[in-house]
Amino acid sequence: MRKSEQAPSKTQPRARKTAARTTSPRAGRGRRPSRAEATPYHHGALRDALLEAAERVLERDGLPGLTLRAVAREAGVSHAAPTHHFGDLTGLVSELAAIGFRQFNAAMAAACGGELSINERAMARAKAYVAYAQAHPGMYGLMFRTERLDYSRPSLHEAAEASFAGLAGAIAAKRQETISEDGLTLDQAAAIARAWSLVHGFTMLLLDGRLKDIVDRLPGGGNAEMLLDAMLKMTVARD
Amino acid sequence: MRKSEQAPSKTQPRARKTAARTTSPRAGRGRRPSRAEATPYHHGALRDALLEAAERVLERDGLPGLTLRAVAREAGVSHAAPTHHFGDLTGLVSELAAIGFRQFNAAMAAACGGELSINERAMARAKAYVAYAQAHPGMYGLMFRTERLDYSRPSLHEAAEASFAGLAGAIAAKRQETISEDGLTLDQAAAIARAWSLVHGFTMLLLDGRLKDIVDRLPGGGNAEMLLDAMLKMTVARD
DNA sequence: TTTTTTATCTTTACATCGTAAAGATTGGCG
DNA sequence: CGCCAATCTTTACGATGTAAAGATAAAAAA
Repeated sequence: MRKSEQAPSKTQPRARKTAARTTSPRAGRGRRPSRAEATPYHHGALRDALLEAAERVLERDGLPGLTLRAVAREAGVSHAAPTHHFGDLTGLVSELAAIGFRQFNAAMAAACGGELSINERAMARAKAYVAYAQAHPGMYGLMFRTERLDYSRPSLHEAAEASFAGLAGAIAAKRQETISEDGLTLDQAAAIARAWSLVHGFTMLLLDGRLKDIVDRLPGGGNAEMLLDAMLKMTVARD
Repeated sequence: MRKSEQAPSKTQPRARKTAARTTSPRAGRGRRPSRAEATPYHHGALRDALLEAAERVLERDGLPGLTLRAVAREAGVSHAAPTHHFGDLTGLVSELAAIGFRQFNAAMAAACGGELSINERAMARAKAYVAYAQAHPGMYGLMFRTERLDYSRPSLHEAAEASFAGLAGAIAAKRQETISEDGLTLDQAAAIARAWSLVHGFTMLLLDGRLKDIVDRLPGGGNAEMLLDAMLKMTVARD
């Protein structure tokens, strides 16, 4: 093992590896280390552990820090272990993005759950959208700014589809219409595209820090929430 | 030189390197190859050539293909040549993004140049925004979805600032207001954020193919331009 | 229970990338 | 002419993704 491949500063050094194995792989065979602290060769639930590790790495180190090897280090396994469960980086990233979409959908569903008027519901949904992205910028970036997503994976496809369906349904409810299966009105389509573009664009610009100039010049030292609220009121309250 | 470092399939193989230099760097010293086809050791305008090569690579291979070494290959120089001119990848990418912002600003300025009404001007500007991104998806992605941009570089800072100023000015003109130096109305800020979010969000979703479902379900097989037009008319024409 | 198979994880290896450092070349200035 | 500084190349190193082969343990089969 190269020195450079060791974990940078793990608090819990791995007590694996049948005691100082040299180039001969059979040294010390059969000596099972006392079962208590030993990390078993077979993890048991490595797939989920890798996904959780990946989310930690992502939110800690950002998108460029989310590498296969970093995730493996975080999970305490060899750098090639993720390959078996996800194939390649695209696979891992896509599965993590699917989890993100499910969290995201749940957050929005929870936000517009109470007894709210139609307009309040739309506002709440939009605010939940931005709030999720602010709370999980890494995840949102993974979901919406990564070229390395494979939407042919069923889990990701379904989760992203559900997200879109939720949006379209919310718009339809607000317009007090029903969405036909086989087509959209130009007006419906434009309304959906407008709502999504507005909220997604605001979120992206906000996460990229590009609204900072605007927020800083707000009267009375406003914040992004104020800006979002004003922007939404401009739009939501009247169609 | 490692074999793996050679250009994959250049149509114009480099006739450099004083004829079959071996490990001894002084072989054939002084023999200057006939001045016609020889690539001079000193390029003369390598900085600009690298930027042009980078734009070609970006639009051909996308953001993940835009590497220092790929740019150097495209320009026909050694892989470390860009370092001297740009420091690192961030430097190259930031300078290229600055060029992108200038192109982008020029495209929008040209689009709203004729004698147009105020609303027509806003529409034209928005459409030029999206059209630039569609014509140069790589460049737009570089400008708006790269973490690796250094806005402390004067060229990039100025170009991006000009872009924002153009947007804010257009909004102010449309609202028939003037923008004060030291602050914005909440309403002004919201109008600027709204316009930018709407167009930027639409562009991002469009480039990511996320509007495909909507466009495909448009009546009469519409396209993205129709959708954009309808969306803008919903918004621009009445405030 | 014992043996075999299979899934899981590790090790090794390699091409690529960014970047640093040292060497080579050339234009310019004294 | 000789030196210097700018420019470009070569070499080198650590990191990454991924393939391939080996090791281990769980599961299945006998």
